Amino acid sequence: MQKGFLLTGHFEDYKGEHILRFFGKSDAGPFCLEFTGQYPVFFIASEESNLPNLRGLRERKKVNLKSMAGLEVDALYFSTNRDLREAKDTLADRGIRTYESDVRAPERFLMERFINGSVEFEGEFKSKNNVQTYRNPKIRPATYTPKLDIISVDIETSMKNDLFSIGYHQYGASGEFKKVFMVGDLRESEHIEECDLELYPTEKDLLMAFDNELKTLDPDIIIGWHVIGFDMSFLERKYTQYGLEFNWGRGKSKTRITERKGAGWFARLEGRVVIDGPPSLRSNFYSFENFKLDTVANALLGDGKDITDTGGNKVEEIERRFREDKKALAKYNLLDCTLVNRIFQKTGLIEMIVKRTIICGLLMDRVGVSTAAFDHFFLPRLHRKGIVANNIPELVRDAGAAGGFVMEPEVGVHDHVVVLDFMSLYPSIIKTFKIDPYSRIKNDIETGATPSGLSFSRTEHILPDFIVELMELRAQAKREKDPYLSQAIKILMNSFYGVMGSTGCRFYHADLPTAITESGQWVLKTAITFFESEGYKVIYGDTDSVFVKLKGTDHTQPFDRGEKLAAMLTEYLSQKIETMFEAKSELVMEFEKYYKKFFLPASRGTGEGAKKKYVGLIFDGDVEKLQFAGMEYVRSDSTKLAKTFQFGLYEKLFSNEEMEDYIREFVEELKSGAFDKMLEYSKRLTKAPDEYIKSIPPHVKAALQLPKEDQKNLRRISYIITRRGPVPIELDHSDIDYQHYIDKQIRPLAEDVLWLKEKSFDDIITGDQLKLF
DNA sequence: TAGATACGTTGAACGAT
DNA sequence: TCGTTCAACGTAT
Repeated sequence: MQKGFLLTGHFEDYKGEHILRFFGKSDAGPFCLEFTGQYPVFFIASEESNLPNLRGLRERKKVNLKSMAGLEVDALYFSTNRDLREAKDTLADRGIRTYESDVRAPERFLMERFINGSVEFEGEFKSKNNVQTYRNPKIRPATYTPKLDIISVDIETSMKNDLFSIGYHQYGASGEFKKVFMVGDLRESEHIEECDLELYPTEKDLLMAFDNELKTLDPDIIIGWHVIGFDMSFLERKYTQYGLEFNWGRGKSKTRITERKGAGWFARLEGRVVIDGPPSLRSNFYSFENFKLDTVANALLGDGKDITDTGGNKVEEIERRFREDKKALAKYNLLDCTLVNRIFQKTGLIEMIVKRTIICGLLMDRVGVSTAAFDHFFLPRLHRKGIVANNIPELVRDAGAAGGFVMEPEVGVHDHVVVLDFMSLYPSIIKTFKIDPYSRIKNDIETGATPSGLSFSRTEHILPDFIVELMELRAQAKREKDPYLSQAIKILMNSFYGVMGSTGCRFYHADLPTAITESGQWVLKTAITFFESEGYKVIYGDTDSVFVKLKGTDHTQPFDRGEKLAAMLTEYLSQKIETMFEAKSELVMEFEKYYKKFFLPASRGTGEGAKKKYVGLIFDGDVEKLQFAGMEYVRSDSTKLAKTFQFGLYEKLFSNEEMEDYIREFVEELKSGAFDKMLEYSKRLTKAPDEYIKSIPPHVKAALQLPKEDQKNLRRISYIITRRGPVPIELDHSDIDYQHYIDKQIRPLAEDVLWLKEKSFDDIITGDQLKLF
């Protein structure tokens, strides 16, 4: 049998026939698996007898299945997807409920066969456009990691609507290739050092040449920077303008680009996956100051572009190079392609996404859709227990479930604090109390209670066993030093709680998230009570962590003590859960870190302790380092001024150095203009500036001053507070409002610690003014 | 083409004076 | 003018 990895899945209603099609890559090259006779299906209650005439209904079949609520159901099979959709709507209009009528056919095909990307297949094939196409092959899950070809694509354009060039840099299984296609006079055909520059007399010639090249290179993955929303969208318009068919896929379908408000850009093509840098980095939990290519390249590679100037100058320089120095433009074009490649290689994004497919079962373009990932493993297992699921509910939401418990912090400076936390708290709770949609409906069998009194079956369940499997696999991945696999498993496990608490999940029921979080609250409170009964002071805790103050001579061996405390709690909890709930505890507390010095600030509003904010002097046995949580220092919307000031302030505090002079001098320097380069605020715009109706915050005021065309698609704004108010960084802002920065970016941070010394900010600053007179 | 809740801070907006 | 409420954003877990 041939092993391979699936890249994309599709369906087609062709001449009244439903065809499933999967494109993938094997050691023998690209392949396509076509399946006919896989009729789209959903379920309705068996008691529904008077059905209207449904076009394309092939069969109503008695099946030995029930709904979640216990109703017997029949399966309805349709000739085509279109027939199914029409029937679903007709029935909905008549108030007849359907089950699983929103499960996509290609995904159903894969999940019911337990296929997670990797497959083995066997059958006759024909070669179509270099793709080995199988008709109804035998197929089954396998273990296989694909060797992929990845092409990074970038275009350069004029300020208007002219295409200057398309550059690409491909790497991977078939080798490395790069080239720039540029519009230009054939007579000036040139050669630049590292790559070929090819000139074409017209945009149309260029497009045709690139299209041809793409099909020869035949990459599996297309990557870039805003590659769908910008490059591909632009090229799609150009293809259309010149009457060329825009199809970058391996099949016969046109490539489709769509923008979904709030969700971003999507490209649908057969046999190739498009992965855009910024959204993929985001969904894999990378965070940067912003997602400009230059910023990310600098942060990850310590390396940037050769035209860095933002705004108008950049475009002008590109136009200049196009006119005067095509070699230089080609070099710039190619550098962008290469940078994107290096970012993808450095972060292992592609490997990561492949591993996520292998773990969650969704194909590469969908790995981030957690609700779909839940369906992929849960639905087929539920079917094998004789139950079909509901559709995703339209929009019903009762009061939301409570979340984690956050302890009232003990305000002030503390010495010798260890942080202990639960390893994967929510997955462990699911395992311990057997919480999942199936155990909830079966809670009359071997009933077990959670700490807050909700009932679940202790023997009839699906998710807990899957978590056991995943945890073992993760331990193995760690042993075998496979960080991407380990990370992929962690992401999936951590998504379960959120998914079950989301109305976008077909298995949503308020009891599920409630059982999990209320158990979590009980667990954390039990831990706090335990440490206090042992004579330890717990100064803070949040959801799954406790901050415990060491006592006596503990601090001479803080790490041993931390480990010991964690082990004691794990053991205590195990016994407690056994006696109180007759369950085997899966909860494990771990020693996380040790702070030599630790500070919990008061809330600036109420003066009570401020939750989710702290500063500590962490010590790992080797080096000491300041660590901030929740404070200005870690906030992307505070100025560099505030961050610098705050860092210095806590250095002083923890080393017991005098800080009045520091504060006074900092303010003086600010007023002198020495910090003028650190006064920039930066904030996200969640909608277009003119769409803010209920209130116009400062960052929006700034944004509104920009030219209309610059306001469009503005996602983030940088601004300075002047005596005229907020002003965008791009506009003149020389009349800086220093008093604003003293009052809003220095004073509150200073006051966070000054009360400890019974000093006031005003006294310190006024003292300074007295000196002046 | 939708994983969750808890929380702090700022400044605009609003209503009462 | 003053006190209160609330939109907006970013963060912790």
